[in-house]
Amino acid sequence: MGGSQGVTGAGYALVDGNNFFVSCERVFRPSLSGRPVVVLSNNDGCVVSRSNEAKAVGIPMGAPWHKVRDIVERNGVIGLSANFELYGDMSARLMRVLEGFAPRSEVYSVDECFLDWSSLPLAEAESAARAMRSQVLRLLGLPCGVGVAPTKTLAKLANATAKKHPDFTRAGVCVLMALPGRERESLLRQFAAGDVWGIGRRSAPVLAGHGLRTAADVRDASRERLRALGGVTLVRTADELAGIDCLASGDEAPAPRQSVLCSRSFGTPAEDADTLASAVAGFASRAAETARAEGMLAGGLIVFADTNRFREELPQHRLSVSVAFDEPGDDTRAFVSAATTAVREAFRPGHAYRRAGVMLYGLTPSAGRQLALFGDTERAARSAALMRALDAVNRVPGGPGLRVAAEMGREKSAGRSTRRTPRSTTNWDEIPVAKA
DNA sequence: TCTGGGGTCCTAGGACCC
DNA sequence: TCTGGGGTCCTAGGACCC
Repeated sequence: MGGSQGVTGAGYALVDGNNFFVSCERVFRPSLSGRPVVVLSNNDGCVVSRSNEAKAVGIPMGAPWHKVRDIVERNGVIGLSANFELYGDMSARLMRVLEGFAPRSEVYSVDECFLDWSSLPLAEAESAARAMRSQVLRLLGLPCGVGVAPTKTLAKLANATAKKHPDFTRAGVCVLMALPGRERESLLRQFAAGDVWGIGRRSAPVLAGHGLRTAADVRDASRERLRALGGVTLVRTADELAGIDCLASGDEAPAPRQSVLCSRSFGTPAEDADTLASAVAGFASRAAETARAEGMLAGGLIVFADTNRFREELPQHRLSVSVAFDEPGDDTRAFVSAATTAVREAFRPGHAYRRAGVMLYGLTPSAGRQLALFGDTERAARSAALMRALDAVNRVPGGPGLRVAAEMGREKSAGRSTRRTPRSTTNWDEIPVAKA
């Protein structure tokens, strides 16, 4: 995408949904608007999305729900269990609308998308961004912010400015290069280094210790110094802040993913091998579905399980076993068998496991399937047919859902989700009803 | 009682080789 | 007492992102 000659056009537009999960909830429950609302992670564990009102009463991002009880009660904060099916569907709709505003787009996360505006004249960027923003609001009911700049890192900075800086929040748009030079410089001098995309909470204090406190400080620091402090990544970030496009995606297809991870924490800890194994069977099964849906074979898997590290008085164990397959595959039964066998062997009695997962690695496209020496073609064909049938059954919305037997009993470790809203856009039984 | 889930990339250090 | 040097590959762990 984009090209390094971003100087000719507007560059990149970064569109980002405001308080995305909360905004999705508000689309279907307008009564939530104007009120402090948060969305919780799986298991109703942490705060993962906050309305502006929730931010205003002091609920930190990522805060454990049980630790903000008093703020919640004092301010009537509404906590909702995550409804990822709804957010995923709204995200897909959002991306479809945004695609119409650029020759190329790159979905960066569930609520973010980079648009290639390198051929859009800078003078037209502001009005284009405003038009796009109101279109999204009109079609989907989702508010978003738009940052436009010559590099992705600067577009992120512009986007943050559009959302937070009082001069920009009304429009929700910030076109960095359309600002007078002095104003732009002042923005970069006010922008905390730790808020720059790519500079995290670990590095920010280190940089501050060396006098690098703002985006402008990092941009102007000597590259040798930055290299020593934060490696090539930090040098790249500084170059990006200076307007050098180092993160262009190019025209090639996006890199294929390298791993598939499926993990959860449990509502009730698993204290016996059977419970843990049935949960792990479920994760292996989900991971296999994802791999097949993307046409990938896995070369191996890692199964892991952890005790609750916050309970220091309890015995701790971080279980992790890697299993390499004889040949790359995508058969649910093979994954489940490998994962459950491994976890049973590594399980330590007397430990309460609170979270577990399965990660597939060594992914290769199934189109280039290679059988191991002495591989059994007939068996492979039967496996493929069975998996196709399994996926077909499980694709039926509201269908029975076909599971391998090893998953039996996994409800025992299911997470809590007591505040979930209806899956309004993806489930016939939960579709909103309008009354006239 | 109660602390998310799913990814990527980089680096340092060890193993191994000549 | 002395105990190469340079290259590659792999892995674990850290840092970052949303």
